[in-house]
Amino acid sequence: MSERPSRPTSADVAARAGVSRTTVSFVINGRSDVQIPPATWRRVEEAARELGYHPHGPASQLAAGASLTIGLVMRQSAEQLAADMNLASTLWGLAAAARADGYRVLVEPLAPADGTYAGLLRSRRVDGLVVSGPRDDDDELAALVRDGFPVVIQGWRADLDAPSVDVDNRAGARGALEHLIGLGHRRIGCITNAPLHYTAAVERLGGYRDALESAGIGYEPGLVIEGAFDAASGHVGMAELLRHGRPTAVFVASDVVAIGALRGLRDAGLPVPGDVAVVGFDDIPIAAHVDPPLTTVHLPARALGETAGRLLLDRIAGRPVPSRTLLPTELIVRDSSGSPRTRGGP
Amino acid sequence: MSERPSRPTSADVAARAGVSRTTVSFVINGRSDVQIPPATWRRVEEAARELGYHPHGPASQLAAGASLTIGLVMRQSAEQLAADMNLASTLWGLAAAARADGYRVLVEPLAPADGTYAGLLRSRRVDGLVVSGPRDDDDELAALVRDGFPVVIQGWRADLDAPSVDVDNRAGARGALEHLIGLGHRRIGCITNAPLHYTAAVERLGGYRDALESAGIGYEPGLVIEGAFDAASGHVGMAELLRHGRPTAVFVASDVVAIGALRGLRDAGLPVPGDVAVVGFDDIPIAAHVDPPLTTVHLPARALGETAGRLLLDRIAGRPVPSRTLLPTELIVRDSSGSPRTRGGP
DNA sequence: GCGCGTTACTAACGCGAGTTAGTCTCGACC
DNA sequence: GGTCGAGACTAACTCGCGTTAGTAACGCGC
Repeated sequence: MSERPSRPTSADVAARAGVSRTTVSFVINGRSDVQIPPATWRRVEEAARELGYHPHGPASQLAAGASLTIGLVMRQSAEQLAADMNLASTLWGLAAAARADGYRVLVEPLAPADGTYAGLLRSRRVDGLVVSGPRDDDDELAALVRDGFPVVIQGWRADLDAPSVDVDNRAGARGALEHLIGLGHRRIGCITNAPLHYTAAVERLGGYRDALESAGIGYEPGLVIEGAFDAASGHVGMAELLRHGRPTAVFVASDVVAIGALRGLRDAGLPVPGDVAVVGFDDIPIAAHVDPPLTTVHLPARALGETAGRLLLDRIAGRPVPSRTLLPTELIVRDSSGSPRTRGGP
Repeated sequence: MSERPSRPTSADVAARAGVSRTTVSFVINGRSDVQIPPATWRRVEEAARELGYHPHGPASQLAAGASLTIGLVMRQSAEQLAADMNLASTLWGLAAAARADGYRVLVEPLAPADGTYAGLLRSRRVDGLVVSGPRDDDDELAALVRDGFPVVIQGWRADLDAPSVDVDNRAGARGALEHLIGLGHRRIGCITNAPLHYTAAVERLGGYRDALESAGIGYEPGLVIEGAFDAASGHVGMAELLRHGRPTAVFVASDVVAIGALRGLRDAGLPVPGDVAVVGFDDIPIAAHVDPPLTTVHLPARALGETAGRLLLDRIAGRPVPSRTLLPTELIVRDSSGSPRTRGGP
């Protein structure tokens, strides 16, 4: 009773229904291109149900030559991932896209240092890979792309000829700054979301610079501090920023880092948005509930996952795929950026 | 060039090394029980490397009868998952445990309404399953357990004979309350982390009641409000709690909900911890950085995943497994609970 | 009665590896 | 010189399913 009965195979179903294995296979896979009388069809279905038949996955995969599985490789460190509050949504979106096509998702969280993932693809355990947060020096990834494996990059690697998805970091950041500039701020600091060898950090900083330039405001390197994913980095980052001269507003390119930055401002006794306005990035679920509610750039996490999934499935199926897909962001104005009236003009 | 060359098979390796497929298989799988002279061994390894040979996953799985994959079924809704800030760590821990044994992790996020996951196991696409946040009415799960499939439950289902892992919610909550009581509080409210058909919510509430009882404080149903995973529920929950009579302290059984609760207290103009002390649960990464830094019960998210993984692998391997594993929590005292001196005695 | 389509199937091969039950060689020992 | 036994392999079967090529049965027209 504790031991499972041996699995029924398609041969058992065939025997029970009084047909051949081939016919069973046709029915199970719902092939409409073969003619099978409804009576036979039903007999097979019934036999399968009675026996509790489920096709053996690995056997199908071997015969059909497809694993019906896609992989998600997360190249971030454990700490970085723990701080990423949008992961769940992205994963959900990816899985939803996969399931719609009968695919499953295999996740491979892999710190930069540990291990390899190319084997997943080379051993055909997955039919394609979404690589999130690739590092520039990831040769393994370059090799996979070169060998023509279906890979979608979430983030960016300019040197690789693989389709990539990302939010429009640059435009998002630019929008955040235009908002601050519109409120009359001219001396605006920036704490990045991550060290500057991460492309997303560079792009968001790029949006910051674009906006300053368009507004005719000079770029001051002293107003830019590198954050590093977590709130602690925002905390110390803000302290450092304040030491270098006080801005009237700060764009923090990550909500989590921004929460640390807000703490830094409290430490310094500077009211937000009274003395310093703050705008974040990501729109994590709690952004609306911190003190003060955070003005931020909404990142469509779930759509990001869905899009990555769809692109990868298209690529696997051999359909044409755009080389770069950028998802739009949206500025969500809450209290932390104040209003034109609470701040004076320039 | 864009087309991948056809994969080398073990037969190709055998031909190149001048041996049979069987020998190749022995070498690749590192079987120490067969005698193969070092010279031959090296020839095979070299041939495999030169050809870029990787065993075909599905074929191995078919022949060996094991998929070397475990599944993680997340039974929470999309919103609930988005609010769960510990997911990434748990997943990381699970994947780490799996990888140590040569297993991979397949994730299946499944809204309560949508779809079925038993097929994963029945079709042998996975060798075992970790089911997170199972609902009481999940018959599919009950059937799998009854049929003897390797399943580990993360959370609790008292009626099922399957090993389960969880943090010691009850003890954790009790510790939080003892801390508050020790500070002199006697009128202590509670906002649960989730609706009370979730066992974790019931357990944490149980710890709250235990502590009150031990301290000889009467239980007042009016001081208990149901939260629902997200900060918004904490926000409205706190407002409701304050309407029913003001406690001097509140135990909020989830940090995310607590952040909403803190907002509710701000709305009411009540300083924390001056007028009302707050203790959370989970110790999410930003708990230390909100205003005020949150006293909370640390939940070892990564260890939770690791433990679930190890238990499942033990179960798959047929090793004995304890039926219930509880991980200890730890109270992290920060500012939101104040000190005995800031509050007067009873 | 034969030829010729359809219709409704089935026999048999192949996917790529793991594994069992041998086979063959070579040396030692009697 | 024959026998035994290890050592070093290999032939061939197996896993469960997808699929191609082929066939048996039936109807129909002449």
